[in-house]
Amino acid sequence: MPKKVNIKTIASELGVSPSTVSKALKDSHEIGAETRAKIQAFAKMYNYKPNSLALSLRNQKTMIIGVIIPQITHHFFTRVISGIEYIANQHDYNLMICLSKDKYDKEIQNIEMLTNGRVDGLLISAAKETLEKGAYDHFQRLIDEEFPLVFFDRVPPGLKADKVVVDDIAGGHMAANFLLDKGHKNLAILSTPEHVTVGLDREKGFVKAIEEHDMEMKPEFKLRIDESQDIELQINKLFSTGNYPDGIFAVNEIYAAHAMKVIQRIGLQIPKDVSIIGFTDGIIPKLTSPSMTVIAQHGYNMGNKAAELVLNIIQEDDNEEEKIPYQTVVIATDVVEREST
Amino acid sequence: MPKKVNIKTIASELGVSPSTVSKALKDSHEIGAETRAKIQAFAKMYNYKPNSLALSLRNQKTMIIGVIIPQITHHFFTRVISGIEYIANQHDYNLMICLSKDKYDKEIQNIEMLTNGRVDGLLISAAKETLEKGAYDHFQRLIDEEFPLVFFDRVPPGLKADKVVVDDIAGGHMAANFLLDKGHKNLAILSTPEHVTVGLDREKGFVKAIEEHDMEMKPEFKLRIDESQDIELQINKLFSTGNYPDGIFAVNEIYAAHAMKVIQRIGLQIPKDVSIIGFTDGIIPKLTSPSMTVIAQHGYNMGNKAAELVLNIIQEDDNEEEKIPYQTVVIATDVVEREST
DNA sequence: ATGAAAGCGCTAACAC
DNA sequence: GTGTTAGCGCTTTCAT
Repeated sequence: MPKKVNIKTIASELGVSPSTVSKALKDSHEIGAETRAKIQAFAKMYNYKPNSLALSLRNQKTMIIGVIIPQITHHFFTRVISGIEYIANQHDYNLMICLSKDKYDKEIQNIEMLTNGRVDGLLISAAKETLEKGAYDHFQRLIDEEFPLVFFDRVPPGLKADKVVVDDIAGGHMAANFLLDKGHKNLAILSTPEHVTVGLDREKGFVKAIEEHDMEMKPEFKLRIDESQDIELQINKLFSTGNYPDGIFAVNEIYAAHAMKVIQRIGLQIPKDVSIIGFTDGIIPKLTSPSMTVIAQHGYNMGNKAAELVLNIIQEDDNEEEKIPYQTVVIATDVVEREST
Repeated sequence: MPKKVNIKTIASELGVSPSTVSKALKDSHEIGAETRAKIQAFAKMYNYKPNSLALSLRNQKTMIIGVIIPQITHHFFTRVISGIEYIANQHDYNLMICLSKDKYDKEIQNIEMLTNGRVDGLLISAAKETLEKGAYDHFQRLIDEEFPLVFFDRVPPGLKADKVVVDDIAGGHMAANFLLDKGHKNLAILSTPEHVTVGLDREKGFVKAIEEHDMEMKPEFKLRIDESQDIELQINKLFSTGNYPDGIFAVNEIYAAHAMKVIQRIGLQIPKDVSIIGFTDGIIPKLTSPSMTVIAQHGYNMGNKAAELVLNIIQEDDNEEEKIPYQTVVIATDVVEREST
């Protein structure tokens, strides 16, 4: 790269001192109009850009928010990121996004690297592996340090911290009620392995609603999908006997879409024979045929809230205001009815 | 936040000098074993982490690669990012991802903010608006500065720079040949507005292959989708007369999925009456029923290549090696056959 | 074996 | 109106 101009080079080129240049570039009235114009012209000509690293070091402020998510290929998280970005940009903040790939070690590594002065605050959605292990020391350390931190979506249970969550239990509850109200009596759920709390909560709410109707779900209709195996084969089991469910709730859009494929392959009609409802914020539900009824997650809102929260915390720190106690923001879900029910 | 420990505080706590601490923390043999141990123990106890900002400033190296993409909700770009991340991490690099939201101004803003010393190199996929305008001054400026820079996927035509592209023409060509080989004679294409070069190239290749077979495509079968309007309504036109296409190529997975919906709603069978082939790297093709045959884009590979390229350039700069002339890496596409053809 | 000093790029308090 | 200085946190010669 050719030499980059900085304040010092400008200063020596123009025979003034660095501080004069610095002030002139900020249009300070301390500097004479002439010198100011000269310096600004020179700076523009040589495409001078202040070094953000130096600025951040000086101001003890990076104007960057770190975000750690498990997977970027999950559409939900990209919605959240868009939501975070929107709020952050409004406050002149930028994002530094890191992927934990659902690995504990990678998550720790990301945290280390982001909290070494690179960012002013951190938004974290925990890695699957971390939640399985229940190992939250790395989080607790940040909390002890009072590092501005907000968890979202995949939140470690039991940690005293700021959080933004989807009301997964209410969402599952809503899904069951919706199907029951449609007159379905034989409900099934496609859920996730036990340690993934979001799936589990959706399952909890679903089961609770059924019980509230004094009904029950057949044990074999509660399917916890193992993603390391063929998903459609597992779903097939629901239809291995004549007595198959007439309403299925899938805790995400992938399972729901696979269920639709299985059902159609068997020759059954959606929603005539079986209704399907998913849980998601993605584009897939609009693209399936028939289009899919879902419990909407509103990831974008979640991103908004999480960003607002962390920015508040950062600002408190700046102004040495009194610390607001930890809060948990709950993002409401709602039903988006389409053709699959 | 409570006081953060830094080298200076450690030094004064332990009654040694900052430079001693610095060396001890790097296990330098200049420092006596005893002092070394003492300092390291203290650092660990107080969870000392070196400030990356200061390090970057000192070393003139941030170990960060900037990435500017138009949209994070496009699955293709998330695949590319995963690919970039993988290579970057192998070289101890991290990413700073920015979204241009397909806006020219936002893109400029992102570039400004990333090239102010925050990153060692930059990977850019151009915003739609930038390509429409054909305004590439902001790119040219970076090239003139010899800032380590690689364009990927949406590459500004005519710019002398390093690039990684999908062979869109070959992909379109492949799609047509595939359909023709299956015996289809009446082909249609769902394409994008003119300024989106990737769509246009796919269209070019598609048309060329048809011509090579001494056939031609009906003008009304070349549909350029306007995304501000209802997509399915536009696709419907293909089926407004009895003479509808028997093979459809969609330049992305969204159009393809919508086409499938339209066809099934009309009551036609896929692939019996109409075959569909998409162009994508996403998850959707596996979830549609029937599953979708596609030309695979290999976004992950593209990310790998782009990261490798920019890291090479950074390294050259470091070692003041001779500059390798600009290169263009082409990522091959291939057909993934599923049930829609 | 340890420390002092300079400097990465920038700014702000304080001279002059 | 302009310049000097010190310092953000760190490293690395070069003393001692």
